[in-house]
Amino acid sequence: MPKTLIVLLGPTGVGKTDLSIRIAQHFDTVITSSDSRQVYKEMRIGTAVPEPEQLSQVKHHFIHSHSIHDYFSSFECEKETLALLQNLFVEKNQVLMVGGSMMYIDAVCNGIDDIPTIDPQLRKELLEKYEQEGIESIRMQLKLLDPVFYNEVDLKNAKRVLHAVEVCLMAGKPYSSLRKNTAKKRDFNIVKIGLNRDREELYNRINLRVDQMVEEGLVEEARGLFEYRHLNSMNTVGYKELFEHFEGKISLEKAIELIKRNSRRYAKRQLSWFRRDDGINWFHPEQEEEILQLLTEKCSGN
RNA sequence: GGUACCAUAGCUCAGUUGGUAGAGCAAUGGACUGAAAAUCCAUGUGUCCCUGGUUCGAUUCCAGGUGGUACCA
Repeated sequence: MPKTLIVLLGPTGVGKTDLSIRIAQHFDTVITSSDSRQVYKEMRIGTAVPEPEQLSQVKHHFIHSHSIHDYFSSFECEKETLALLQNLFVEKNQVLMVGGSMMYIDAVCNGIDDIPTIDPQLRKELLEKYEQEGIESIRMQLKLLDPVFYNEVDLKNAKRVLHAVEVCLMAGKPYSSLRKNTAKKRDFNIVKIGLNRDREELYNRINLRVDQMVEEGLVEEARGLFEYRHLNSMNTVGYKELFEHFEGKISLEKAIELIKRNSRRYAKRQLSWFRRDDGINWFHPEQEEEILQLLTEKCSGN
């Protein structure tokens, strides 16, 4: 029996969680998450983690497994998920990965290039230089360190330019020389199921879900995390807008409106990324039978 | 029922002294390789309410109609 990683993906709010429980139960297996925010245990309401009941029905990995104070990136996701899968595949023939974080999914399925982890101090210093001297100064530095990447990178995207410089300084060689751009081989099969709905329907669900989050106490949860607002992990839709409100910059109503809008835009970006991947089998979340049928076929090795 | 005002993009509105129109917000498309729920780029989508009149030409002026708002009954 071949080992298969079933990947359930789709935009935020489309209905992945509910279906994931039933798929996992159908294959008598566990779930590993590829969600860049549900890993953090300090956030619950705004990240829409599965309900306690759902968590008790199926074993979940990488849900509330880390702290917002930890460094966690797509590399950690790849490394830790692969280690986990190695153990799980001893017993299980199928494992279900659920989540919408595009780069995390990609890291697990295809791997990412080996580059050094950036020293926080270096990152801080570069950021200060950027703030004091502007983007042009960072661009010139990149041009010297890595002219190849300088010609490829989106020079208007400061984050990308900064990161490239960081990597060059950290590695002692050009970032472009570390970029292999090849997918790593995995010793298990991968079947991707993409969930999608009519755009209007998706947006209505997103808007409604935000209202429900507020009713459940999102504002209070965010207030409790306000002091950590400068952490990268807190640069998260549903929290950053409320932080603005706590700082007196916008009204609560405006913050909620922005949470809805930013969630919609996030969903759009996810779809834009997923569209490029022609290995995804797309379904409406209600096509449960069809999904299970396809998975059964694929998992039996045909 | 009468009078006044209004009717332009998904929404709120601007504008054209008559030459078929533009802002904000919303939206749409795209990029993406260790911060990714991050970050960045691009894009105006329109029976200018309807019918007729004047005019070379009407979204603009005139008349009627329809719908809305306010006030008066």
